[in-house]
Amino acid sequence: MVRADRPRPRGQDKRKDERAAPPRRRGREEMIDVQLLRTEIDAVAKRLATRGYTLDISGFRALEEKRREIQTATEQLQSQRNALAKQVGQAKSKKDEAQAAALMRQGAEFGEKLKEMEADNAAVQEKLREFVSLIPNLPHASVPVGSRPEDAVEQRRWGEPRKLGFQPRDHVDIGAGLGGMDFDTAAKLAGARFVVMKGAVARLHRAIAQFMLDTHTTEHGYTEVYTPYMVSSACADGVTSLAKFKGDLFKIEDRDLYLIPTSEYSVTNFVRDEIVPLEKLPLKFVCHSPCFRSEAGAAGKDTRGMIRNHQFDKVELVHIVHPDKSYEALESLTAHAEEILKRLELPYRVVTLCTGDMGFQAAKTYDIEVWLPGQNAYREISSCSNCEGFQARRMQARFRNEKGGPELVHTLNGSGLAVGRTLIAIMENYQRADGGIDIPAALLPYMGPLKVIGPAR
RNA sequence: GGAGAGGUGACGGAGCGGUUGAACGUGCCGGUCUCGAAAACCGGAAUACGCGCAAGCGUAUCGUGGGUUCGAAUCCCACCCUCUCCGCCA
Repeated sequence: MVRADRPRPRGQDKRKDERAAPPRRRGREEMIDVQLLRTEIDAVAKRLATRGYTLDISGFRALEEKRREIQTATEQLQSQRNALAKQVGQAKSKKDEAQAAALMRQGAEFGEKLKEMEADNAAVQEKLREFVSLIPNLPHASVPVGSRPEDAVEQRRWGEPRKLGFQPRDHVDIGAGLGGMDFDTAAKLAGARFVVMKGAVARLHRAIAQFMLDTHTTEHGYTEVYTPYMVSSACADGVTSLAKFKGDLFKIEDRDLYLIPTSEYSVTNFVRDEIVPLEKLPLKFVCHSPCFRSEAGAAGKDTRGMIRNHQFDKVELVHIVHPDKSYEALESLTAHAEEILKRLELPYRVVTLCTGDMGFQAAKTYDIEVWLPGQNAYREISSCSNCEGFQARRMQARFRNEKGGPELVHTLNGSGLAVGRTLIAIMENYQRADGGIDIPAALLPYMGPLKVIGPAR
């Protein structure tokens, strides 16, 4: 995937050795950068409009003008104060107490006024920061423009839905028949949208995660990581807008902690406030974790079974890469996720999400959809996104570039894959007429003696 | 949970409340020397933001947030984190 216009490295712009090239413009289209808003707000607004976001241009301009005013004035005053304080020091070191006293009296007059201005300044800066932090990422030029999920563009299909020769059941019926999935007990424990798995089904669930981890670590070059299942608000705001999405998260009472809705939240933040040495890139992590989502806006949607639960397991892939390499990385990350489905021999298709359907932080997203006979449809099982420098800017995640200057990394993440949905896909695609399920060949090494999971009697 | 110690730049480690963005060392980059290298010597090098066409100037940053002061890495308060000891516990 080649970018229409490549992002220009930022951060080393003040270097003296910059050739006689025309005055550099800041980073082009890679992220919501205040600089970009200042210099090219109309173009930015236009791009954001394609994803259904209306940028308040005049609001920004007003805020920005106010900021400029207050910041300049404040810094001037600070500068005066500093100069005066320095003079006091000089006078004192010369033992000129009278002079020092006079200067100190002068300085005392700054006190209140400066304090006020600094407060005003902080307030404006915060307002501006908040404004900017609510703006979603700019879509990449290759992303199809559209507003509805159906505007996604199919890239490819793999595999043929197998002919079962009988009316397929969905995973809920199959699971109940096997005595391996128990939604009633789950409801007793925690309410709706949870599951209890038992016996061979629970084992199959575990096997799936193991298989994915093994494949990604030994064949795709990922480092396995285990992380906290809760992160601070700062980390949550690093990967997305916490202000916008906190309703989708479970918060720990009385603590500044949120249950992770995906380990993207914990893993991507490994590099927050870091400057990664160039030679360490790319970083590729794989993390198996539970994911917790409140599904606040999903009332009535996918209520049956474990398609959309408050808690599910996922094997997540995260790349931290050089900006020049992030679109290559997106292809490879997506291919790694696809490889799992191929080995499990589950039919799927890959679509490019349209501008209006992408997540807040994504510049480009491929969804992988697996075939579910019980629903007679392709359903999302993985979502692979390049966030470019968007999260990196929020996290202050940088690397030291070829010129020795710090520059934002690009971050990517994708499910490789959602474990619960993979289980569903296996159950529905490998179901037998007798109500049992065959175990995919790739998983046999993880299932002990089992080759089939048979119906309970 | 109780008692104590501590958080300074890539790292180690100084820092009487006053030209300290921060000594010194290591590492790093450039140079001298060398056939090369090592050693030695000389020099350079933080990050973010603002103003400026630019040269440059300014502001902020010594765990975080407040406070005292003309002036805070240095003093006070709160919080966070790390380490040691004790207790408790999967």
